[in-house]
Amino acid sequence: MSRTTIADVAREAGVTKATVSHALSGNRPISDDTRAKVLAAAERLNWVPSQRGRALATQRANAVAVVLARDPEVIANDSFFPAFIAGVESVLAETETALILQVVPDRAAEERAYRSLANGRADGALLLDLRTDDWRVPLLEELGIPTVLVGAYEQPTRFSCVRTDDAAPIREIVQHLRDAGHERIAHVSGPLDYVHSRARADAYTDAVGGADLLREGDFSAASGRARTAELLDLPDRPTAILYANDTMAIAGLSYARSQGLRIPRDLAISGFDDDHLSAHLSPALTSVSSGPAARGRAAARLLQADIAGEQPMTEVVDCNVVHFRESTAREKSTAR
Amino acid sequence: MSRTTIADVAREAGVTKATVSHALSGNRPISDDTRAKVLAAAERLNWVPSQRGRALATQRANAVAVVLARDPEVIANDSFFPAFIAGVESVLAETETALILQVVPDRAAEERAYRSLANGRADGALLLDLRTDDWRVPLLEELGIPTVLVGAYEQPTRFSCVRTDDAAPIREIVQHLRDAGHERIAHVSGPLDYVHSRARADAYTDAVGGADLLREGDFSAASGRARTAELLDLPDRPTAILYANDTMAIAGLSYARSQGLRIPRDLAISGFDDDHLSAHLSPALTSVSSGPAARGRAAARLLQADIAGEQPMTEVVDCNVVHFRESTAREKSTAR
DNA sequence: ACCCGTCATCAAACCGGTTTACACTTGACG
DNA sequence: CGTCAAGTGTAAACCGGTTTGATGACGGGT
Repeated sequence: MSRTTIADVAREAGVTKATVSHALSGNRPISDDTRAKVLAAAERLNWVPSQRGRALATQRANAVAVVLARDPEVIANDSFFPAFIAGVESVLAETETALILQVVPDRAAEERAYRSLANGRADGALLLDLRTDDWRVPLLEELGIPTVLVGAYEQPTRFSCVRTDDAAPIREIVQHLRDAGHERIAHVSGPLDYVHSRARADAYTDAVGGADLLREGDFSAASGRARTAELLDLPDRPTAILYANDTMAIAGLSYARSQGLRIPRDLAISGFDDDHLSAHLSPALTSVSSGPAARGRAAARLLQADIAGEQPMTEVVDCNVVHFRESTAREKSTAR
Repeated sequence: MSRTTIADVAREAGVTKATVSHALSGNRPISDDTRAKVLAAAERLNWVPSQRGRALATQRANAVAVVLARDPEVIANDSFFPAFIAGVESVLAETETALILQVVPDRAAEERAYRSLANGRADGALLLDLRTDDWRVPLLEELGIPTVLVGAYEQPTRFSCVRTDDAAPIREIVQHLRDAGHERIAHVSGPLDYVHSRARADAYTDAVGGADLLREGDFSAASGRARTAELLDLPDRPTAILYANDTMAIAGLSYARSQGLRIPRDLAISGFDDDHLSAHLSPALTSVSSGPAARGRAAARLLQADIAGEQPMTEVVDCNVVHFRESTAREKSTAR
C-alpha cells in the first residue's frame, strides 16, 4: 500500500514534486546532490510511484493485451498458447510491462473488450487465431491501438506481423512419408478460415498434388476422431494422415487402433505443434515443434517497437522443426 | 481512441462534468430528462470513460493479477492452468475486470511483481502453487492487497481460500486398485513442498498405510520416467503406480512399456488432473478431473468479495471426479 | 407572506503523478 | 562591466475522471 505520495517525498527532501519527478526520470538535468537527497528521501519513505497517477499523466498503461475468443475447453487443449504467453512475458518483463489476458465468450464481448482496452487499459494488443479477412484488424486500426498480428495475414494492413513458414515442415513430412513408400497421404486440417490452418492445408495440397484427402477438423479430439473415421472408411483408404494439431492426431491414432490398424505399419500419423506428451506416447508421435516461445518473444518485441513509434514491420520467425518419431517410422518388415 | 473526455460530453449536454458523472454512476439523484440529455450526448460523441482517469479517482484498477513463477516449459506442461484461467475469466468478465498475468523467472522478480501490482496496477491477486509456509502470503498481507489462496493452506491467514478434497479421489483410486487385486501400489508425487502435492501424498500414505513406495517427482515427464524406473527396479516391484499428474503418468507408462510391461495387466497406472489427451491414449489413462474451471470461478468470486470488503472465507469446491479408464482396468484374463 | 426542507445542479477540490513556462544563479565573453 | 547562455529549481497547469459542499428553485406548512 503506497500511502506515501510524491508530495511526501518532495517535502522530506526539501524540494518540489517536479524536482522529485525529474530526479527519478532523468528528463531534466538535476544536480548530483539534489538527486542524492531525493533518492535518500524516497528510500527513507519507501516510496514507489503510483501506476495510476503515472498512467494518467503519461497516457500510457504500461500494459499490453491478448484477447482470446475461445471455448475454455479449446484453450485447455492448446499446447501452443501457454508457451507463447511465456515467450511474450519474457520480453515484457524487461520493461515492467504487464500482460492483460481476456477470454471472451462471443464476438460482441470481444469487441467490447477491445474497445475497453483501447480506452486506457492497454497500450497495444496481440492478435492470435487470425482469420482470413479478420474483422478485428480494421477494428483495431480504427481504435488506433498498436497491434501485432501473429500469423500470416494477407490483407493489407499497417500492423506488424510475425510469420512462420508452415509450408516447409509440411513439405518435409510429406517427403518423408513418400520416401517411406506412402502414396495416399491425407490431411486433417483446422478450421479453414484460420489463416494458419489454410496455409498448412495449402502447403499440403501443394505437396501431395491435390485435396482429395483433405478433411476439415476443428482442432478438437472429437473432430480428429470423426475425420479419421471418414478417411478410413474410404474404399481406397490413406496410409498416412497428417493432422493440424496433436490433439486430433492422437484422437485419430486412438481410433485407428481401435479399428485394428497398427501404427505406423498400417497407418502413419503426424501431428503438429508438438504437445508435451507427444514424445512420450507409444508410438511416439511425429510432430512439428513450432517454437511458440520464440514467436511470443518476437511478437512482444514488435509490439513494443510499434508502441515506441517505430515503423511496423513483418518478421519471419523460423523456428519450425519436425520431430520424426515412431508414428511415421518405416517399419522394418514392410520396407519397400 | 477516446479523444473525447467527460468535459466534451458535459459541454455537449449543456451541464457540468459532475452531472455527467452522476448521471452515469447514479451516485446522486438526477432528473430523468437531464439524464436523457447526458446519455444522448455521450452516445452522439461516442464517449467511453477513460480507465485511467477513473482508476486514479476511484483508487481502483479494476484488474486482478496472477503471478506465476515457473519455467515456461512447465507452464506448457500444465493442463490445469489454462482451464483455471478460463474459469477465472468467466467471472471477471461480468464486472469488466481485467486479468493481469505475469510470468517471472525467479523470486526477486516475483517479489517486484507483487509490489508493483499492489501499487495501483491490480486490486487483488490469486495465489497458485502454494507451498507450505509460503513467503508470498506474509508479503501480500503486508502489502495489504486482497488475495485468494488456491489450495489448502495450513498457516493462519486472513485471506480467502479455495480448497478441494484431494484425499477422496486418491482413496477412491487406491480402493479401486485394491479391488482389482493390487497390493503394491506406488505413488509418484509432485514436489512435496507444494501443499497440494503434500496433501495428495499424505492421502496416498494414509490409504496404503505407508510411504515405502512413495517417490517425489517434479511434474515433468523426465522425472516421471526416472521415478518409474526406480520403482520398477525394486526387487518387489509395484503392480500399480499412481502419479500426481498426467505428464508423469504417461512418461512412466511409456517407460514401463519399453521395458516389456503390458498396461494394465502387468502394471496399472493412474494420472491426475486429466489432461485433454488422456482419454484418447491407448490404453486410455485413468485420471482425476479436478474441475479447474470450477475452481477458477470460485477463486474469482472470493476475490471479488474480498475486494468489495466482505469477510474472507474458505470455500471447498468439490469437483474432483475420477475417470477410471483402461490403464487401471482389471484384465479379464487375470481377474481374481 | 414567510420559513423551511427537498431536490437537482454546479463549482471546485481531489486522486498522484508529469510536463511546461518561468525565475534565479553562475560563469564566460566581448 | 554589461549581457547572454547554460544550468537548476520552482510553480502551476494538466491528464480525466469522482466526490463534496454550496447554490438556487420549488413546493408545502402555518
